Amino acid sequence: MDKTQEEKILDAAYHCIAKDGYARTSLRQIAQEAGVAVSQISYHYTNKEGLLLAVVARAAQNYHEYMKGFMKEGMTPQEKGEQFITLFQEVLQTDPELFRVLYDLAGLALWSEPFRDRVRDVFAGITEQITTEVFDADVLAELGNEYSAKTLASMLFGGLFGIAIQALLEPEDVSIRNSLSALSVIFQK
Amino acid sequence: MDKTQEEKILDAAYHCIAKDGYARTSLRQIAQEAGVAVSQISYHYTNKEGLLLAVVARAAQNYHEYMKGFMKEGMTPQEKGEQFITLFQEVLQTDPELFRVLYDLAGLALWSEPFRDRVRDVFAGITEQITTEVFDADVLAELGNEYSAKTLASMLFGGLFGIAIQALLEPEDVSIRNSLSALSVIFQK
DNA sequence: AGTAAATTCGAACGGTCGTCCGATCGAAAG
DNA sequence: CTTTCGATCGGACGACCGTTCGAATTTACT
Repeated sequence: MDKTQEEKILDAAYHCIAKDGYARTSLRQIAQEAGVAVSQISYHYTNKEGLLLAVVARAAQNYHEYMKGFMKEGMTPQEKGEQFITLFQEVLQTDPELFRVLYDLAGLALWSEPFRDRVRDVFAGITEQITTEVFDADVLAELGNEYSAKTLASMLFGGLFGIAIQALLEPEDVSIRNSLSALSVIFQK
Repeated sequence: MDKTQEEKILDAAYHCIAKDGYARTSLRQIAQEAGVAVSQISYHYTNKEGLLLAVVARAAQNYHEYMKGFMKEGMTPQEKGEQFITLFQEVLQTDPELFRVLYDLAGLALWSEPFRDRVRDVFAGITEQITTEVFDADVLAELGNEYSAKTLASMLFGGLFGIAIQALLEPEDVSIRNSLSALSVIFQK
């Protein structure tokens, strides 16, 4: 337990948001969870917005670490695509908190300018990774060159995202979870 | 202007949420927008939660009226599928507020039990309509009977939903808007 | 050891929130 | 005309919010 207070606060903030959502999380909650005085948050992160922007960065980092562990060298683009879908399935079961935070922050971005930019970056990073690693020239040719790599990447990520929220709302419904696998029809035309 | 106060309050609530999001909308805002005393909200809707549940019903109703106007008699299932995608494109351009409300309420459902049930109903209603009208036996056979109608419906709706949020965050990006059209590959295998 | 800077704390502030309550209004019923 | 009752209002209440500030403590450097 040699975590600095700054880290303890960030961890607590992430955890509280995952549990209750951004709108229902107060600085006092975060401080208590971190075992720290409320004023420490302002000291280290200026204000609530500053802390939450740091949480966005943390969520993005968590996601990218999942990604690193999943994508192996030497996979074909199509295998990477399948793997991408599998990753979402895994995360949805083992760490649904991550997706909740992602959804919550994306929602926040709809209304708040400073968050919009950050969340955009996160989303852009994800789709760009799909664009370059999954939809290379060969795959695009197989699909008839009808759509650009970026378009297909947005479709894949959007599909994953949209199905994931349905799955969170209906955890018992297997046909929704199957939809995730079904998404692979995109590159099996 | 013969609207009853109850209607005025509901209209104002819907409008405020579409503008600022649920979390940033206060009863005083709604009351002012409706030209009504704050206490009237409790009188007609018991409390804030009661009012917001009514807003969910209103949003669902708005959506279904869009739907009624779009789906014509005598369309083939595949045409209905395409039409469904077109509807989302239209709404995203002409009435993005509706989608914002949908996203916001779905997010609320992640954290609040009473909302979860209502939002589930709305989502279930949408996917069920797709299930029965778009993915009939013929279409399923064309696609090789690999997935159930319900699975494919969740995928279509999820794809639309996930792409729509990206489009709202990146209004200038044409490749995202193209992703909506690209979704039709689902039933063009 | 002594001092200056960086941390940490608890208390307080002004503001906003959802809710509640008594008073008033207006129309229908006796 | 009086009574009754639902509708409407403005104000007040307690709780909680994010932020600020001065004092206490710890750390780092000479």
